[in-house]
Amino acid sequence: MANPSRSFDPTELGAYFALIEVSSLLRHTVEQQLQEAGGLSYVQFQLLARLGDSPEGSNRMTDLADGVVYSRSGLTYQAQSLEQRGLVTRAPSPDDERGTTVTITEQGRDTLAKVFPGHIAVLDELLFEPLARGDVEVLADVLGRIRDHMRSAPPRSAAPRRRKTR
Amino acid sequence: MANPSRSFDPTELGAYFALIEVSSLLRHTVEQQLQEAGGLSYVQFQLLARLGDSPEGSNRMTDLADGVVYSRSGLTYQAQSLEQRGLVTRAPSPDDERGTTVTITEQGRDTLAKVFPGHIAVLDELLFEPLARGDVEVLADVLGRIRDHMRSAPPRSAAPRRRKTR
DNA sequence: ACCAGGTGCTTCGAATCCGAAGCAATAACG
DNA sequence: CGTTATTGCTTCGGATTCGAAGCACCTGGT
Repeated sequence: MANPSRSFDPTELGAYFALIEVSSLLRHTVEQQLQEAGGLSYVQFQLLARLGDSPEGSNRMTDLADGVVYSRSGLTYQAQSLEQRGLVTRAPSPDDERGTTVTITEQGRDTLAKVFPGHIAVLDELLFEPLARGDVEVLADVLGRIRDHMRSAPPRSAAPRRRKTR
Repeated sequence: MANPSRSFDPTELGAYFALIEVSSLLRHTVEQQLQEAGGLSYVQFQLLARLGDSPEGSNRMTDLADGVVYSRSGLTYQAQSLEQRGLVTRAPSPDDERGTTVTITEQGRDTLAKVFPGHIAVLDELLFEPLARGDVEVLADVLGRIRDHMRSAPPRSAAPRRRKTR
């Protein structure tokens, strides 16, 4: 448990604020690019990208939701939207009847390919432009460690997981 | 202009993905904490925090919106909500009749004080726990540079700013 | 002083988002 | 096997979000 009376020094505050600001600004710009390049929201792009990267081109709903940090109901909404546009297909999982397997289509891959160059360009200009090679490495290392820590840490509410008291 | 045929190496991808993931996960957890500690959304907290930090305890709508990277209409919505709860007041700016000046109230400061310790605790556990002192410094430096770069870069669409053609 | 254009904010409508509740399939346990 | 959680997903309702359009004020050029 963290020290309750702890406070932050300017460096810590700076790191925190910069993190939030950078991700917000980046997300905002990326969203615009994706929208005009292929009519995709950021989440939709993330979903397609994940599917495109996976060896099978498919994933379960839950894994997708966890992967992009999204609510399940939100994912259902987006998956329906993508399905209607023909970018993915959905089918019950073979091994588990309740699971839904989402698979990227050829058209989905095309869309991905269409928006990708612009996506990279935005990242390059906005994120990497002011960084030296070493900065990128450090960033990947430190942020990677934070991510691993967050992913492994119990979601807080899961810690006590109080047994049904009644 | 960035090289259009450029691609990313694993380190760059890692830095990018980790950035997005970390900010998403962090935001999610913080949101929960703020919600149960004081019924605040993350944006609302950011707004109060900004007002609380400003010397006057007040700000123009536009500056607030830009500060937290939010749409103007969205800010109007949130400002109304905060006003109804008595956490801020709104009044036309003295020097410019069209401007609206938002000011934090005593009650707003109280709410801020109420949620702050928990907020810090979350950051401490989730963000800073796995980092050495040097990591924090590097993070603040690198992310800070990125932020400055993003803030100074023209919003892309503002570049041509095509004159009303008709 | 006028007026054309710019700026600051709000309103409006439609899209998106989440949590709670519901439903169906699976697992766990005797 | 039967009964009781648990898990995976969707549906539902309500809150939040944004961009476009609208309104009022302000500014620069004449």
